[in-house]
Amino acid sequence: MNKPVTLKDIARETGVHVSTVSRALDPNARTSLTREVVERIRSTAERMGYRPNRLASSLRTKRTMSIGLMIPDIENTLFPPIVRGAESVLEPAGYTSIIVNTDSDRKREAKLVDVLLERGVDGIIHAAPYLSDPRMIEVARRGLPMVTVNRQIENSEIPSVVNDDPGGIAMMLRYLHEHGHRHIAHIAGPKNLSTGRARIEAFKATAKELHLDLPDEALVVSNYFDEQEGRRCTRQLLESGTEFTAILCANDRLALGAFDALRQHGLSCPDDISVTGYNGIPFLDLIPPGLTTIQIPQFDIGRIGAELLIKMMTDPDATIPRTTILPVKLVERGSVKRIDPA
Amino acid sequence: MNKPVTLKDIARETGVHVSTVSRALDPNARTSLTREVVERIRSTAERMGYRPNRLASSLRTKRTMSIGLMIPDIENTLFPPIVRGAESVLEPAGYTSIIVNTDSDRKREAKLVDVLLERGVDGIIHAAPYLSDPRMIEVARRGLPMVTVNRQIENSEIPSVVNDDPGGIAMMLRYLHEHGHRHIAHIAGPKNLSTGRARIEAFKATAKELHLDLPDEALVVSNYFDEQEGRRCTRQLLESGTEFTAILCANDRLALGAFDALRQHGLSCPDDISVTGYNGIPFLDLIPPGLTTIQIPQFDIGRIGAELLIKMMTDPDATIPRTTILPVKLVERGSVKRIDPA
DNA sequence: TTGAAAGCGCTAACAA
DNA sequence: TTGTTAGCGCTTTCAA
Repeated sequence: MNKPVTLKDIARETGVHVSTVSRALDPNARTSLTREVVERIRSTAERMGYRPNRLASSLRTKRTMSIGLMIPDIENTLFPPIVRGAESVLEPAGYTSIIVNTDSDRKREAKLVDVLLERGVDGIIHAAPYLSDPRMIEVARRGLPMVTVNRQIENSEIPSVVNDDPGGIAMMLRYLHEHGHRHIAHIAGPKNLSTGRARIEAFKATAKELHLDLPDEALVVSNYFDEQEGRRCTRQLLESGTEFTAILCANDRLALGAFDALRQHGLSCPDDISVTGYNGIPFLDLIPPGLTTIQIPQFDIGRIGAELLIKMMTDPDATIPRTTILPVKLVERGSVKRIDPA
Repeated sequence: MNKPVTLKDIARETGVHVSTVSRALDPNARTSLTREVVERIRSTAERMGYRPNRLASSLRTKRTMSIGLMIPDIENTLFPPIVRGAESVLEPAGYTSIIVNTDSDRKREAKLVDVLLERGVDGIIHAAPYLSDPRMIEVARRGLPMVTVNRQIENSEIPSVVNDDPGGIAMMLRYLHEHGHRHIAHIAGPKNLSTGRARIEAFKATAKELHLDLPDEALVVSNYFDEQEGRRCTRQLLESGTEFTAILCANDRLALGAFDALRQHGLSCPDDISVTGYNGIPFLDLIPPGLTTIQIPQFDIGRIGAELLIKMMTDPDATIPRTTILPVKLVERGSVKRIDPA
C-alpha cells in the first residue's frame, strides 16, 4: 500500500510549517490565516490526495469520534432499524459506530465493553443491557457517556430512551377486553430485562383495573424473547388446563412461537385462541393470520438515543432527561377475534 | 472520565522503563524478560486497571486491527447472517469491524470508503459492490486488502466469495421443468450487479438446454432487488400477455413482490402461477404458500470472506483464490405446483 | 499571521 | 535482559 500523504508532505510541498498546514485544513482554525495561504494549502492537499489520519488526531485530542453500539444480535430484526436510526444522526455528525453483538451473554458483554474501551470510543449506546448491569453502571460512572435504548438498567442514572411499555400493554389488554375476551393469558418476557418486567407489571395492573380473573397458571414467564420460548410457554399454558381465549405475548417473537404451538395442538388462531404481540418487527404483515401488535418506534428510539449521546459527549453539563418515553401504537391485524364475553 | 493508566504510569510504579513495561505486556516480546519482572509488571498493570491504548499502538504499528464491512443495508435480512459469519472469525482474531450501509448509492459508497480509509482500516470486506466499481478497484490497487462477498466486481483481481449462481439457477429451472412447467418467466436482478447478471445468463443458458420457449416478454429485468420491483415486474409480465405458468425470480424479495402482485390480480400461487426465489432469507417458511428457493450459505460467505481477508492482511504473499464459489441447495416449499406439461 | 516545540501513548531499533 | 532514543501524524500552546 503506497504511503498516505501527511501534513508534513504538504508542508514540504507548499513551503510552510506543518502547523500552518494543520490550521489551514481545520475549518475552525482556518480563520487565523491568510486567505491566500489557506487556498494554496487546500489545493495542494487536494492535489496530493491528502486524507487526514484520524488516529493521530485522536491520539492528540482524546476524541476518536467513534461510539460503541451494543445490541443483542444483528440478526434479530428488531435491532437493525434502531441501528439505522442511531446512525442517521451519528454519521452526519462525523461519528463512526462500532457495532457489537452481545448475544445476551454477560461474559461477552463485559469482554465487548473492554474492546470498546480499548478502542477509545467517545460514548456507548447500549440496546441490550440487563436490568441489573453493574458493569455498565461502573463504566458510565467512570465518566464514559452512555445511553441505553429500548431497555433500561435499574438503579442507575444512565439516560434511556424507551417505548411506552405500560401504555402499550394497557392498550393491548383493553383492546382484547373490548373484543370480548375475559380470560387472557400472558406470556411474559424475561424477568432480568426491563421490558420483560415493565410489561408484566403493566399487564397485572391493567388486568386488575379491568377486573379480569387472573389465575397464576395464566401467567407464564419466558426465559428469552424468542420463538422457542414462545412455543414452550404456550404449551405450558395449554397443558396447565387454565381457561383462556387469548394470549397477550410480551413480544412478537414469543407470539410467533405461540402461533406455532397452537397449530401443533390443532388449535387455530384466531378462531380458537387470539394472540397479540409487541414491537412490530418486519414481515409480520405477511405471516398469517397477521399478528396484531404494538408498534414501537424503532428508528426514533435509535435516533433520539444518538442525539442524547451526542449531547452528552459534546456538552458534559447538558441536562439530559433520565428517561425518554416514546409513544407506541396498536396495529390491528388478523390474530384477534371478537367474541361474546364469556 | 478519570485518566486511563498508561505504560508510563506502570513504569513509574514498578521502577522500570516504559519500554520494559511494553515488552512485559506483549505476549511476543515477553520472552526476552525475566520471569519475575514480567510477573511484577503484569500484576501491577492488572492492579492499576491498565488498558492498552490501541490508538497509540496503531499509530506506531500502522495497523488498526479494524476492517471495514460494507453492506447495502443492515435492514435487508440477507446481510446480518453474512456479518455474523465474518465476525465469527474477525473477532477471535482481534479485529473490530466498522459496518457501513451504502444504501446501494455510489456517492455514499465513495464517501464511506473515505471514512474507512481515514479510520485506517487494515482491510475491507465489500458485500455491496457494483459490477463496475472503479473506485473500489482503485482502492484495492493502491494496496488495501479487499475481498468482495456475495457479489463481484468485473475486470478486477479482487478476490470474491460468492454462491454458485449458475448452479443454483440451473437447479431451480430444472426443478420447474421437472414439475411440468414449460412456459417460465424470469424476473431478473439489476444488470449492474454481478448476481443479477450471473443469474439471468444462467437462466438463458439453462432454458436453452431445456429447449424452453423464451419470448422476450417473458424476461423482465428489475432495477432493484426489492419487493416493489417484484410487484412492478410481475405486473409487466401479466400485462404483456405472454403465457407462463411459473416465474423464476432472481431473489426472494422479488418473489415476495410477485406473490403480492399475483394476489392483486386475483391469481393464486401456486394454483395459477408457481413462483420461486433465490437466497433463502429468514421468515420465508412462515409466509404462505412458502417460497421454494435456493438457499445460499450466508454465514459461510461472510466467514470465508473474512478468512481470506485476514490471510491477505497478514501475509501479503499468500496465494488467494480469485473466486471462491460456495454450493447452494434447493429448498422445496409450497410455491411450486406440479402440472401437466403443456 | 506564522513558526517552533512539545507531546498524546505506544513500539522498536539500537546500545549497553 | 533492560534502557535509551526516536518517531508514528497530528494538535496546540507559546513565541515571534
